[in-house]
Amino acid sequence: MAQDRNADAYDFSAIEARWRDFWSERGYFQTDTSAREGTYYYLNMFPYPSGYLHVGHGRNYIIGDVITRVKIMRGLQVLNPMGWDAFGLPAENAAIENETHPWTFTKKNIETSKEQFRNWGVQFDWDREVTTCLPDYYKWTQWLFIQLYKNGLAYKKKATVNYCPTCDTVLANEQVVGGECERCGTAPEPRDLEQWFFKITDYAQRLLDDLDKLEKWPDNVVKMQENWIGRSEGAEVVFKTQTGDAIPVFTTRPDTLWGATFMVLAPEHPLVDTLATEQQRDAISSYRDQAARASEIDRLATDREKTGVFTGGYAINPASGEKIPVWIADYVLMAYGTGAIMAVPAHDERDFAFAIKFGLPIIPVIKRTDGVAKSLVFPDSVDDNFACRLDALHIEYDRRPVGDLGEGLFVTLHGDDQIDKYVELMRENLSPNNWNEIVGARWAFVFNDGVLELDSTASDRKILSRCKAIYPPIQKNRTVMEMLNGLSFYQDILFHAEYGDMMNSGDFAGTPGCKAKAAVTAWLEEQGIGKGTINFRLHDWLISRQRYWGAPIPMIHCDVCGQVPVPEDQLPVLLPETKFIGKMGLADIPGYADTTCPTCGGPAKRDTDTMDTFVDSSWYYLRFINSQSTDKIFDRGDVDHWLPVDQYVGGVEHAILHLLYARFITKALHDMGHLGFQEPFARLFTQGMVCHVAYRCANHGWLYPKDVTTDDKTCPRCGKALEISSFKMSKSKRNVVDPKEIVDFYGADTERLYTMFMGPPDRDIDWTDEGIRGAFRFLNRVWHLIVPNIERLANVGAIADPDTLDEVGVSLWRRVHRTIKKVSEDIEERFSFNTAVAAIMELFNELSPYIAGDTADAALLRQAVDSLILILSPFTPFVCEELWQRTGHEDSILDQSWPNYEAIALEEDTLEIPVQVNGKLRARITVSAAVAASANELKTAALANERIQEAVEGKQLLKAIAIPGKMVSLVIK
RNA sequence: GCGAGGGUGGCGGAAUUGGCAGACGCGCUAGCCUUAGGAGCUAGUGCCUUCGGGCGUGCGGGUUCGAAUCCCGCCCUUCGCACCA
Repeated sequence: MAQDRNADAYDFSAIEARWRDFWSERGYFQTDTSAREGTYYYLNMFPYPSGYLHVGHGRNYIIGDVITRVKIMRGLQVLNPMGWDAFGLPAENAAIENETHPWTFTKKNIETSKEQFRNWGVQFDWDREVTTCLPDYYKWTQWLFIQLYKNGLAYKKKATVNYCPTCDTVLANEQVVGGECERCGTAPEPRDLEQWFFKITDYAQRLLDDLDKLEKWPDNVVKMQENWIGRSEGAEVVFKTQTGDAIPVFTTRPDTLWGATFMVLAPEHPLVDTLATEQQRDAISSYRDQAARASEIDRLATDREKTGVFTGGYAINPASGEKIPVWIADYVLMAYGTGAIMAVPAHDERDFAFAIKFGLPIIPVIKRTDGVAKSLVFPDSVDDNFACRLDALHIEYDRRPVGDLGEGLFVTLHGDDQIDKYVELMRENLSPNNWNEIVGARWAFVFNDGVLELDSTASDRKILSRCKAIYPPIQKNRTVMEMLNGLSFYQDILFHAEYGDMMNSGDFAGTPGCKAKAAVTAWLEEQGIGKGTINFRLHDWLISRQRYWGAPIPMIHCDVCGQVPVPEDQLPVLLPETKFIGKMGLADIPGYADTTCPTCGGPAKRDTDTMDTFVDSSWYYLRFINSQSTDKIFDRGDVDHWLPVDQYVGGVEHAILHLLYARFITKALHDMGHLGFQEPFARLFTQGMVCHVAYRCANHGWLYPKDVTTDDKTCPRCGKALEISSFKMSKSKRNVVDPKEIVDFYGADTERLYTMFMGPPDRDIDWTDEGIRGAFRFLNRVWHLIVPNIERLANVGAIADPDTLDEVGVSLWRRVHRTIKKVSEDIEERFSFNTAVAAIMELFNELSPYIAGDTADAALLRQAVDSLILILSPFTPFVCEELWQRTGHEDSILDQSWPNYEAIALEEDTLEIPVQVNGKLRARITVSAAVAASANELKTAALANERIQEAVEGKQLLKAIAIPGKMVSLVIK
């Protein structure tokens, strides 16, 4: 270090070593949770101890440390705890690889991460540390399970679940992301297994409703949860098969019931076997096999062509009484609704596509709301004067060729009146042996002997056969709609999903769109064939896992007594010790399952599943309040005071899983009487990811940036040009920045400052090596500004008197107060750390020449320097403590109050007011505050300005607008 | 396809309520200092310019004295959901 040669150098490593343990030794971050006044609970999402944290992780914790330090200076009793989400597969897999115990691996990682926090200067109340894989924690995870079980919120059932063959365990719905296991990317396969579930669906409505209360959550997270819960309002309608079985369906459009011309069941629907006719059996079973094999990915591809098979069976449409065919198709999901749908092809895009493909009838039952209809007049179907007659009626049409048949008229009609006139005209003009159709707002087929409406499957058949007789090339078409769909002119008008007036629906015809849904629902209930229902996309939470490294499910299975929870005084059910030589679950460990029944004392078996790690993290924020408590999970009085968490911060990747589960568990505990609140996190902030440049060679894969040495970025091994892109830091892409390198090279303060200054914290951002040098230089400048001037600061009061200051002094004095205000608001209210740092830099930029000048006021100097150190200290605590001490203070900065600003200093006595002429900036005038406050005086001042007079001279002043304190705008001609 | 963000200099970004676009930083240019530093200091830096000024916040319209900001229509981009009946 330069220390020996230059005593004034910014020797960050010596400074950081001096203060590294100071704060924890003095206990500034230890919290008394029995406190009831002025408390503040700040929480970062606790990490999985993966081995080391990179600078991207640092963003999360540095934000927390900055806020915590400000709140401590505000005099609040602050709780900022940390723990480890320590169960889970990576530790187990690492243990297998090294033939060690997962805890050995986890423990080492925890120690490493703690050291990283220490080096960053990021402080926590370590006395409250929780580690989810330790018995004193998972005892309470098991206790929570038993409470849920006793309240009917945990149950076991056989279900088709997503099983990941790579991870050798089942996955929750939420853990299947885009049809892949969120951890390893393997496509899960469906398996029928007995599994434990938490009944989160009981809380679906409340989880949705209470989102409204979360005003201080980011909108996108609220939206994501809303979509995930997926509430839809509709009706359940019971269809009967010909054999008498009931098939309930869920629909959001009961008003379209009359248009249900077929049904579709999910391939795995239990009634398929009953419905299937002998000749369809082979086709059905091969389709079912194919559907079961198809990966989720294939099945979810939206633009995939519809597939399906007729069961051979029929059901009765309870509204129209028509016999309708029942099909199976994989676009109907067993997991949603009832696993069966009524298909209304005229008003649902998917059903329409399916009906067209398989030739099923399509009957419109809801009127278009725009009144638009189309009609294609075929060549020679009318005489040459027809177009003139259309003109006379002001009907819109285009003349275009129809295939190679000659020119046709492509007519577009608007409104019933015009349609009526057109139909009349067509009846009078249609040449013999022709027909003409009107589609859209009307479904009419004009023949030489009359008009047929497409209003039922019977009329569909009748119209089609007449058309075929007239025009044989359409022989292959199975329905009228299929025929019309062959003409591209009609394709955009054949189906619509709007709410419109009902038609072709018996007595309900004419019911207006706005009342249709309610009217039909009421009728269904009257008839006893259906009822209004609400359906949720959210499923119950599958929590069973078949691996070792998780909290054992504390249940016992007794042949005599059935399922029995482990008595609470026997918790925890400990994980058995074992050797890790391959993938295993508790079921594979000899002797683990053998136990006695707590009820009858007979031989019994323990449940061998462990819990999803999201159970561990669904309640940890409660445990921090009384983490040492051995006789209860937490103290209700303390928890009710400290929660909801005042500020929760973490990655947006947890927007659904963790945050939804935590909300559910909080509500469940509330309902059981353990908590006095229903939402765990009052205010949420999701920070963006830190990305870094990643280099990829087509031949040699990902390269470390340090190995890319050539200016033109070529592969060091083959010289090929590299692909350069930016990704979230990850080991596999070799673009991780190790905080140790930064701390060793520039110091932790520099890393902290740069991390906060990079950009808005909620956005993804690139880490750049140039950017960090700027932060380092700033700290150097601060150091070199203050240290040589320490003597000038000694023995001076720190309150400047503005009356004794010169012009530059007053300006600096104002700047100090303005900066304090901005930095406070930016940190505490706006979460805008980058602009807070920028404001501090601006203060520095004004302070710097003031110190250099020889007219500086000593008290102002002292006040400015003190303020600068104090407001900078949350960002760069090490160097600020050092400077604070060197400038003659004895206490720690954390003993100081966060500085207040004086309102009087924010009132400028002169203002610079911009003057616009015709919207263009033409001058800036300097006026007193009094003038600026008066619109009239401001106008006068503006017009008196030389440059403005030049601009206005000889012109007519039409308008003069003065906004006091802001600007003047003149309009001239 | 649906939903939510975002698009501003060479780069990251600022503009908090419709009121001076580009704060702050990086990079770059020129110079100074010398205990030759991972430093420090000074000046400049949106584009064009005939040096008057003109243009400029993805594109095209609109409202307004005044628009990065509000409205309408597009384009691009990131993220989430996605055959959800």
